[in-house]
Amino acid sequence: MANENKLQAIIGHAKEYGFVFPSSEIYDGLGAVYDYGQWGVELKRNIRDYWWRWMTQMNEQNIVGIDAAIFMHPTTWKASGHVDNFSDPMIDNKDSKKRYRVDHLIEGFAETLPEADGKALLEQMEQLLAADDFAGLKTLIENNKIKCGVSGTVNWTDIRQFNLMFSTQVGSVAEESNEIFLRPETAQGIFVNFLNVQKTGRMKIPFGIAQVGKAFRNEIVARGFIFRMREFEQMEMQFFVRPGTQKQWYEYWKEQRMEWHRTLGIPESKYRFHDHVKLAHYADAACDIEYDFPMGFKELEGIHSRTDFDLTQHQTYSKKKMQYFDADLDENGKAYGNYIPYVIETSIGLDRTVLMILSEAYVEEDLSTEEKQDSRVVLKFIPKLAPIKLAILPLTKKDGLPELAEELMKECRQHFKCFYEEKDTIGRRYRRMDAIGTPFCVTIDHQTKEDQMVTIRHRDSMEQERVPMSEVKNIVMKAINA
RNA sequence: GCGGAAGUAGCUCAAUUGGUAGAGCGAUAGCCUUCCAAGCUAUAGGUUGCGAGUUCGAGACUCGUCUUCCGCUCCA
Repeated sequence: MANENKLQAIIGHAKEYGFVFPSSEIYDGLGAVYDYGQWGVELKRNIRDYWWRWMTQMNEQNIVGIDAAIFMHPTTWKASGHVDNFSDPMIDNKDSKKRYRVDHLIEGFAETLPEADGKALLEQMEQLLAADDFAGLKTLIENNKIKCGVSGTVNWTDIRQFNLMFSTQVGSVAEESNEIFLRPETAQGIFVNFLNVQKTGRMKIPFGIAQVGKAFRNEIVARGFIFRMREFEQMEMQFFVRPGTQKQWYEYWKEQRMEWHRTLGIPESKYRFHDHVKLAHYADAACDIEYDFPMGFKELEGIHSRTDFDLTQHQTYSKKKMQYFDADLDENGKAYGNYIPYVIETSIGLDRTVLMILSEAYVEEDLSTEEKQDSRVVLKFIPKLAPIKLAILPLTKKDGLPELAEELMKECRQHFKCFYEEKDTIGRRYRRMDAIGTPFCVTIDHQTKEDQMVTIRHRDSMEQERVPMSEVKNIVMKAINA
């Protein structure tokens, strides 16, 4: 299937079978916002839970989790750099339709001038930027006849500001309220709690703090289904290390995170690392793990060596010492003493991971034989991630078969998500379960009443086998934990 | 943001030059001791995205608007 069609097919399937709905659809929807339906939410929770257990329980490193609030003190975002770095005034050239950051446009022009003139221009620009004087900036551009590099014209729109962060007010009376932001990343909730966790948890470096939660970004153009949403969920882990060891830990986490991806059963060829050449202001090394989505290789997860930038910033703004006392001895037999830890960040988009799992699982199979045409759509989730683990299907809805099915339901639903269905032909029920990725179906027939044996049907192979009803729970549990 | 295309039942699509909005699948309720979709019966579901205009009459024509998709741009 052509890739662009595959994305369309996945979007259609996700909506049709209760995985992902457009937000507020009855009111024509809300751009770049989606809701998870009854099966989507199970899939998403399974991914989230697996990531959480892998980080905070299964990992050999010492990692604990937190759940910080979405609302944070406004100074957080000054310290992090989000206020200054993500609210740049922009201007569009009406002829070329090209958009520029105003400061980049003027700086670029200033470089073409004699040094003294360029310097004077930049000083004017700085003053106007500091005063948020957009009209003045536009006048400055026009007076200097700064042209668009593409169209060569000076036909500019008004200057507009694009804020990455959504804001809202805290306080019941508007005049007395304070503007606060919805967090654009979860990481800062970890950094501002660094001391709390380190002290109350008696954490020794190296250690990590994990968090899963919503973040919000006012993307100018948000497209690609649940790939780029304005409200999205991140799974982040900040790993605090001794300064000077960040490089080896960076490499360690690159490998560790790829190991996690391997356990999802996705071929390694569908992934690649993309090393950042141009580094963000806070990083001394950074890379992305990219996955081959239906629309091409795109960033799924970022691994960043964030240095001590964040903790130092918070120390500066909060005037609280973000120090750690390291009693371990160095090669000279001296304690490492006080320092601000360096940080390795792993940050993966949960919604993007859902899209990856859906993309990987979605298969249209042609089952035609010479006698008749046949096909099915099946979601080949690994059992661990499947929304429903087991469907229990009495062959007919009488003769005591539903009663036997209910017995099995009673036992199994204590351990995993089950689905009961007695309507329609058995084949139709199998196919419905294929479409939502249920790995196992168990059929109870008349023979079951005699010998307590049931038919278990495997989703991917469509093969069936007779097993004792008492074994069903264990078979499914084993597959989930594999 | 710009350009292009498209919006009809849950889904896929019909509806002669403007003349009573339909089908298949799906869904629901039944029938059939029914192990891999499309057996039988019945039922529900639509102000044709929304709003104006032209017309005796608009799903169709005109304008506006909203949404989605594709490309560009932007951001990360």
